Amino acid sequence: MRIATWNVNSLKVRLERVQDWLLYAQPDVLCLQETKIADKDFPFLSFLEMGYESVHHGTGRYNGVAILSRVGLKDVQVGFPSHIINDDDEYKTSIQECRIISANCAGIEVSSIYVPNGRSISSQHYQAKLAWLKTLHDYINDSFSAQDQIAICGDFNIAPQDKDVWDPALFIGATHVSEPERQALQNLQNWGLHDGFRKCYSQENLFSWWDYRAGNFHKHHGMRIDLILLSNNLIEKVNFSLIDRNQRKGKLPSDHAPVFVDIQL
DNA sequence: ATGGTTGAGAATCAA
Repeated sequence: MRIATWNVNSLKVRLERVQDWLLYAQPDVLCLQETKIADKDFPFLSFLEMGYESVHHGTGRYNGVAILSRVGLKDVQVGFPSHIINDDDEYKTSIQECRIISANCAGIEVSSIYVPNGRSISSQHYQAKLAWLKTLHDYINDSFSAQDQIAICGDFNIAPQDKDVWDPALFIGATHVSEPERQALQNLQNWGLHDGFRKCYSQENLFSWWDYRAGNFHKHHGMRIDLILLSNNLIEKVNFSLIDRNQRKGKLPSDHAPVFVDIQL
């Protein structure tokens, strides 16, 4: 079972690239983020033609998440369940943005998530990011048990460790590396969800995102913020993982590369 | 140089 995740930064611009990659990488499940299109414009039929069922949660312009699967797709949950969200939550609006969709694919509980960026530590957007991450934890804790097979895939907008950042000194006091964000990730790990990529690699400077600006990709200035978190019963069966950085190259790339894990079921 | 680039969508906003 190959499970992949890719922030495509507009599916309209990236559709042909995504289709090419499906043929090339042959994932069984592909989670997409930042589709930036509305449900009515999502190319369900194009993916179905290629053997992939799909579900999408988006309103256009911002955000937008999807799951594609060629091994089945059922029990779809669009957004967070309403009972997880507090009516008086200060950040309710952010929590209800199109940033999560979940489904059961061949017995695995798959979520495609796009964690808020946070912009800067001093901003309300950062507080909304922390609130969103808390809601994610609540959702997982409420919906799943440690015995379930779970894959939480997506753009976390968090670099788990300093070795996941090209120059940690530059990011002191910045989002993506702050202690509260990393603690939120640690809380998921404590719950029983583990970084699939790190099962296979311990090296530093292996990135999944590079800013479009200043030739950062060519200078190897990136971060690893696209993660696949797996339950214990899946992480022990991981036998391969890869960030396909070739997809950051060439004409019209996303600023993120796809990441996948292979699980020997 | 409060810089650099991309996408959505029509002037900025978000990343």
